[in-house]
Amino acid sequence: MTPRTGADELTEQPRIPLSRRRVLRAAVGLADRDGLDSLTMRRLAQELDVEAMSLYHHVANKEAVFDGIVEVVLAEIMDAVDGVDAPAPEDDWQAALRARILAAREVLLRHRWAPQVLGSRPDASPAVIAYLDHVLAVLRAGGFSFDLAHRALHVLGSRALGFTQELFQPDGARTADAAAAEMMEQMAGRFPNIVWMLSGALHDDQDGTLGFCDDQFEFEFALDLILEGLERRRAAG
Amino acid sequence: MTPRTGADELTEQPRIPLSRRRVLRAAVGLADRDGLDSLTMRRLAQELDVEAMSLYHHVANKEAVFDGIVEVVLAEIMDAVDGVDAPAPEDDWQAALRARILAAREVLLRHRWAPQVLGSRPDASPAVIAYLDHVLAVLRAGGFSFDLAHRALHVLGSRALGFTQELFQPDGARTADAAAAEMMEQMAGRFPNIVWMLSGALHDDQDGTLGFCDDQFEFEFALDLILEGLERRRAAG
DNA sequence: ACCTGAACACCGTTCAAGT
DNA sequence: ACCTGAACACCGTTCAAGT
Repeated sequence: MTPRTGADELTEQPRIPLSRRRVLRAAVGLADRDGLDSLTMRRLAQELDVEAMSLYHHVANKEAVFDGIVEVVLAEIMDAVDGVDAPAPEDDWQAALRARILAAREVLLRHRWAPQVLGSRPDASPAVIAYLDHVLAVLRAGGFSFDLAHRALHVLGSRALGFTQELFQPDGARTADAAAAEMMEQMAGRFPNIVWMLSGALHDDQDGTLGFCDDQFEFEFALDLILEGLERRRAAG
Repeated sequence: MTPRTGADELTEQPRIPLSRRRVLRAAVGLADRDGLDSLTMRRLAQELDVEAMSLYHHVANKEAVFDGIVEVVLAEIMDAVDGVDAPAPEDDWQAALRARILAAREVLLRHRWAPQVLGSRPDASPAVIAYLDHVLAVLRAGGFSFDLAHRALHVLGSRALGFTQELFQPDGARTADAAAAEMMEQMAGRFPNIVWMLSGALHDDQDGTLGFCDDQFEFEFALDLILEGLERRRAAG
């Protein structure tokens, strides 16, 4: 993409010096493109046209790289959330929070590895704290007590950032269709209730796409259910 | 614990032969005791008094070990759930499901690494499918349509098995107290809403233990909120 | 059939040396 | 100050060889 030979070569331009910022941006790019397992110190260095050991002048170790890329993603989320178009929290905290969470979700969908890395951090990063502070501001403006606001954060859990932990993650290769069909075949006798549920989905299917597990739909359904439950408890005082 | 020298030695007793079962039980034990990062093929072999390469006669590779220990934990959960004391699903699906999920949670609390491994499996294991089938049976008996039952599984997500993805996991070493105190100090100005929330918790604190983030309490609060929301949608038809 | 030793291709990281 | 090469202590895994 960016050929290193050409007219510029004549000027004997020195390489852009490495920096923490460059290292982290390359790490995010590598994880986006090739997945988290491909993010090794050696491959990261290769990405930057440098030896692996040079990285250690800008990040303490690999854990610091993970901390760093979480920071980068959270910064993107904060940007997205700041620019969101939604009612003022004082007027409609549910709509305000809903819009913010869905904006955060859009960012995370661009960095599929982020949930896993986030979950593996033992300590709360300042960036996460800052985001939670932002969420709390909405709840507070909406009239939550500190108790209920605290519990709301726990109820939302990772959903506050726009993702949820599913019990398994059907990947792109095997679609929900294939998984469903396979189950129907193999497990008809063993898992009668799964079959019941899937047969319902097949029956409802209008356009032949087996619109099963529309992640966005499921996410919003769950989010709305939770926001509604929180509002009921808020209103009950 | 089981000394290999002694009277028995004279009988020249042959070692218990390796088996998939023994390998997986040792893997669970190792992960329980030393954490998931300590679960390497070489250390696992050491645990079994065997060379690392011998393991490959009983498991295909390390991924298969992860799949296997998930199976083991799910089997424990199925046992716990089967023995649960709760109303019949036909009479009170909420109480029936609540009791089962809390039983599953107790098992997971003995295997702290399980959520992480579960989340990393790309395909649904038969054991997870079997558990979900069990959950669906309860919902079905409770009068759910297949649509709503399907959505209920998504809303519950990992909570169906008794765990939730938090945005960070304060470890045992640094207690919630310490983390809270630290925040109050360092971040008073930057995160006003966090401070607001924490000051509330401090104020409410009666017995001086700063009863903040009681995981069990938070879990049940969230679970009840969700079950209630699902019941409302079920009743609405 | 079941286990092993040596080897291979990778890791993250340290350290002394280069410019 | 910043980068590097060689080295160390680990990984998962293969393969030919042992019993």
